[in-house]
Amino acid sequence: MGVTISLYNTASRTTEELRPVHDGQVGIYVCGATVQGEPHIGHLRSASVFDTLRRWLLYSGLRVTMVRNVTDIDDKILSKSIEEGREWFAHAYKYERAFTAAYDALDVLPPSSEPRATGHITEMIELISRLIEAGHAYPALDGSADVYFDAASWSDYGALTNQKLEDMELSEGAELRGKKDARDFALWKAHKDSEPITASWPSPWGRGRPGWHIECSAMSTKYLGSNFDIHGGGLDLRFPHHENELAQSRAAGDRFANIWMHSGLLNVGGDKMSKSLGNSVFASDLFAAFSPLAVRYFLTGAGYRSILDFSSEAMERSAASLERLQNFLARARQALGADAPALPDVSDSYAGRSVDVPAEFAAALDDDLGVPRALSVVFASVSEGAKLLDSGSHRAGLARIVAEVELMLDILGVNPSSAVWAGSAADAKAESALDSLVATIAERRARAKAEKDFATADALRDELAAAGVIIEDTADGYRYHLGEG
RNA sequence: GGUGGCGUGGCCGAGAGGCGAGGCAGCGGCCUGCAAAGCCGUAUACACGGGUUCGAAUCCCGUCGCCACCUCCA
Repeated sequence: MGVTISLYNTASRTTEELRPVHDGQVGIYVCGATVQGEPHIGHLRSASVFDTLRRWLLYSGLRVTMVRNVTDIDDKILSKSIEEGREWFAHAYKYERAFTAAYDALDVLPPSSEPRATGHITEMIELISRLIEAGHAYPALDGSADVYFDAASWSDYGALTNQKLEDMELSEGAELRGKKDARDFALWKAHKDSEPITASWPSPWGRGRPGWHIECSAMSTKYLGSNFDIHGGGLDLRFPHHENELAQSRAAGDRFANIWMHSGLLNVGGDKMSKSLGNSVFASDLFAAFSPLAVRYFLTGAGYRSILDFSSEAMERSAASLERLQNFLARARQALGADAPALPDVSDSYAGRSVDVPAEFAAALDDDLGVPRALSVVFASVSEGAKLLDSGSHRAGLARIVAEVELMLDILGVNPSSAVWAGSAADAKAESALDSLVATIAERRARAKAEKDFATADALRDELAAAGVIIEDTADGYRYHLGEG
């Protein structure tokens, strides 16, 4: 297969060619959410980035197994569930559903499997046992049921972030408790009396629950094998989470991930967004102000490794740019009528497509997912299409361009023509009702215009605008869209 | 102290030795009854100082500034 896709590997700090472990098939593990609270824009960015990667690999003819976990047990889930007054598992499930809803809203494809940490305690215990046997982990020195990874025993510790153990700055007042060294991290956490007994599981070391890092090592290798292609996540997971995953998995004898990909972080109005600063932009706020399509366009439009600065102005700017695409597609499909091409279908890996993507578009995505460059190809096609549209000729050429543009946009997860962005059945009813109301007024306006009664025509247009309906004249009639009410 | 990244026109944002990506905004024109949409045209851009080269935003050396990570985080 002649597919060459290069990706920036955080571990080697270079762009490497993707060489699948299994021919024609790619295994990807992406760190999903710790379901302790509402999804925010950062989670959405990570999800969109890896969804675009997945769609591109599918288009390229590869089979993709995408695993994205759900961390449904951890310190925060326990403490916040108490604050919010529900059982920890009900708390976790509530937010797991909120995440699923947000991913669905953005048309992020569901993962091939979505393992929960609590469903894989057995695998984690088994992995920890292997580490103890290999001499890279030890039960706590203070006699608790904690188990720690022995960082000093693994000479490659720090390989992912290129740091040396002795150069690492230790946080103030880090207590050792049962650890040999402050840099050792927990693989298994002993049950505490203050925590519900349901949040603990039996183990050879006593009742407890898994540490944060071990679950991803256990679940990724369970579903993808001991050596898999891509491990992804947000850049903030690079250290300690991914560093620790890599150390423990390698120490346990797994080759683990070949390429580590990290999506860039988001700033909010110039400041870094973080839990501690409390400036998170939540999915619910976003969707209240902007359409999911505009949100996704904003998130994918920038290079996946760049820092993306969120602000309402930035969102509006990107929405304006999206509008250009939407306008073209809407005009073109209207002009084409029954000759409009079928929509691209990712569920079939785009196998039934009638056109291919332009070579420059492919080259851009093949080169470390160069979405901004790929988008410039989309806009070039749109320009070309708009010219054909204006000239009114070359219907076949226009249809081909529409198919191409929609294919490209679908791969990027932002095809405005896709049915997923349309509303519910109730919305569809409201829409058809609005269609006929606007049609009635448009007819009166057309009559007024025919009689050169422009005052009346303009008044009707203003009336519609006041109701939030922007009407525009076209060569063969009119079209409308909803604007600022 | 250690590690990684960044500095491009009014704004956003690619590119990585030689035709000024693209988008948004602006300006001039075409189209339109007027608009809108669209089309055509429109820019002394690459933090600073040296160097290499026929040629540097791109490579090298230095300087300045900004940001992130070093056990909460997508």
